[in-house]
Amino acid sequence: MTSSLTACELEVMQILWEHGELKPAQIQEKHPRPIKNAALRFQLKILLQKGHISRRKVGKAYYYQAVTAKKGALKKMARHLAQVYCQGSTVGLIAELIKTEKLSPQDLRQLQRLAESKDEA
Amino acid sequence: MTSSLTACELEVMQILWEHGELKPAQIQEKHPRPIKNAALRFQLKILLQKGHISRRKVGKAYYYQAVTAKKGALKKMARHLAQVYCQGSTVGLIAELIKTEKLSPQDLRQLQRLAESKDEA
DNA sequence: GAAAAAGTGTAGATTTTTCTACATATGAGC
DNA sequence: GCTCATATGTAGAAAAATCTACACTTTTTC
Repeated sequence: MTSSLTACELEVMQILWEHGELKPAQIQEKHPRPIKNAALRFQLKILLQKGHISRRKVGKAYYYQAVTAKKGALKKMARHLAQVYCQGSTVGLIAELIKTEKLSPQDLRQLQRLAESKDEA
Repeated sequence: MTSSLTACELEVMQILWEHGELKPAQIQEKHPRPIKNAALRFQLKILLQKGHISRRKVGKAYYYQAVTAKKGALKKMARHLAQVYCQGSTVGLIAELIKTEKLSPQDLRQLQRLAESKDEA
């Protein structure tokens, strides 16, 4: 199913994406807000159930790591955004962002080159 | 506060963004899933409280319309996405989308021109 | 091998979100 | 001014998400 991530779950996923394989106490330390060990472990349990992470036993502790890739999650979110705000058009979404976000000339040139090189491929 | 939108609230906002000013029964009809009148009205109540919509009385009914602009909401969501997936870099987010999304040559050229014209401005 | 340290499991409690049911109000038409 | 269809208001239930507290297990260390 790998259903979508809630805000709290995302906090945990971000840590795992950045740091790889960790045990609960380590995730707890890096957590953006103070969270009790058991509360964090509840999030891990849910993420396991949803299939977003996996764990393996090392010594007496379980180590957790992301299964759902960061890029995949981004892609999914972007699709959702396009659905809601641009009638499902991805290119519409990208265009809208280019139009409305503050971008430096360097940024714009970078994007130009990127589109160019991908067009040629 | 204008705090962020839940999935259910977003369903309602989408309808109001598309159709302008409507009364509950009309929103109910256009709702993507079957929803009871009172349940829908509860969503409207929350959206009012959060300041995302306003209402005015016409005859005996209230008509609701979006206060929070669609583009503003998109911007906010995009910022959030950039925060989570690209260390807060908007241009990083756009680049990632161009790289990973399937885009036709026409799409790519359109984006190129867009970046170009914005660069010149 | 007993005690301390570090870890796990899990049963409720709380909070937030969402829905249901029903009582009450209002405007149109006769 | 009644009546009926259409609205609204609201109390409380249900469901989902999150947290707390505490008991139990496994290493490690002395």
